[in-house]
Amino acid sequence: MKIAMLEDDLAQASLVRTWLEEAGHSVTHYVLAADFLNNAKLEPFDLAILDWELPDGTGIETLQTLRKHEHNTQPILFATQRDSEMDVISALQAGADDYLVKPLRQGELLARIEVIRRRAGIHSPEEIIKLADIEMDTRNRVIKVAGEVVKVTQKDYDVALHLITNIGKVLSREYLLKSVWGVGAELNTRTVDMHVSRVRRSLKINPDMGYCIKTIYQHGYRLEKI
Amino acid sequence: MKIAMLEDDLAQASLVRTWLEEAGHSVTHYVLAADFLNNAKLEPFDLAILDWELPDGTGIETLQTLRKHEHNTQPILFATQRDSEMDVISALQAGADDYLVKPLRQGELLARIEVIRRRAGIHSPEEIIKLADIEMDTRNRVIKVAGEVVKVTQKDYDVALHLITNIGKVLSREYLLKSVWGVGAELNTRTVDMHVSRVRRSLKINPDMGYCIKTIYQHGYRLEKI
DNA sequence: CCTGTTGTTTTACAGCTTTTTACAGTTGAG
DNA sequence: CTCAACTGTAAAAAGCTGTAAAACAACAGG
Repeated sequence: MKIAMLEDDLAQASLVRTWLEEAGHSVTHYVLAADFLNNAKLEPFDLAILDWELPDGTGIETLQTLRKHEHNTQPILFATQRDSEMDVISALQAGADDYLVKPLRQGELLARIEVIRRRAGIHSPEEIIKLADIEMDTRNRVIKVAGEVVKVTQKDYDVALHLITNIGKVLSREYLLKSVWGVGAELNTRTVDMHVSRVRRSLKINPDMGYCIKTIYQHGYRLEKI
Repeated sequence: MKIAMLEDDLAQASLVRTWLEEAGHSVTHYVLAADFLNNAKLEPFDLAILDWELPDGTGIETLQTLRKHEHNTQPILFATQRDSEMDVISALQAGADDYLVKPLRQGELLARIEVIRRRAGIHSPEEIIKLADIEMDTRNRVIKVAGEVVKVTQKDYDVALHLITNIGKVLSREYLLKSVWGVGAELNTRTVDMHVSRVRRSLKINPDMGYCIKTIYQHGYRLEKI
């Protein structure tokens, strides 16, 4: 799972990173809330672990900012020293999915992350991803819709894959450019829109089949269940 | 929410039942795991709270039996005295969604139940906000007036939502700019007025329907009952 | 070299959404 | 009452998106 960690204690961060990476997760570590919020657009994560106290704000503020915009609903886990009931309640009410009091226990942390993954329906990379009547064979880079092989070009395939493996998450044009095209994001182009448009058409993604690719004005796209 | 509670300490059970019912949940209490498992089929629940030690088995065994059937994926919350890391891990791995150590704290319990509800997608009754003949479906971001869906843009929707969830409170232009538009509040613009104006018109908010958006000279707006 | 093929990007433009402008009308301190 | 500051809203302008079609690029065979 791609995990974003916002933590200003470097020793702590490095320890937790080791735990997570041993468990097969990939970790991006931020010290500043501002960095985290900015990068969230470029580098979507499956789960964020937030500390309470940060050099430039609190975890709760960060969470609220994140949730405020464009239905950002990724799972959030709080990990902090603060253990008063009021703190726990505020964090959970603000939208956190779990709350752990430091010192963290390795096994419990991993188990709770596993619970979040289970509930969020994030699957470990599979050979064949299915969504309604769409099947993506990731080994052969072939897509079938309703059993029929659909001819898609490489770029179209990559765009579709990113969307389909990030159901419910907003993917900014910037992010898509960077991860499909690979380079510095030149935002003055309509290329991404073009490919999303073709993916919609060739995979027949429309409200009738239970999913749709929503456009998030001024940001990007999100594949979501209706 | 319909909650099943499996707990052999009667005093504890009665206390927790009070808390939950105060919060608007309905509670069915079982002392025996066997009773719980039998009745689970007859009386579906949205969430089960399990104790570890039971007269006729353990909570984990109960959970495993329940989950054995593929379709039983209801959320489970463990509440027990046992606080060793191994116990937490076993319960979570067996399929529990959260694990609380007794003594329970009322607010935290309720907040964690709320989190489970949020994630399980069990609609809380407040998902749809009604005001006179206006209905705001916050899940789908759709507004109906007198039963008819009204087309509103994102920003208009956000402005309307802030007003409607703050009936009787003055919302300054600064506040609206910050919470709808997100950041640096540039007050030298008529944007907010513009959107409020459109909200008034498209939601047909006028004295005839019992509410109005009052302008607070030099400050902002307030949605109020007449 | 040409020349069609195929995949990709840019252009173009119609249709939305959002912001700014313009100006008539309103408010309230003095 | 007067006037400067403020507000409502229509209308213009600016900005963003969907998609068809044209342009471009890479490449295999003549």
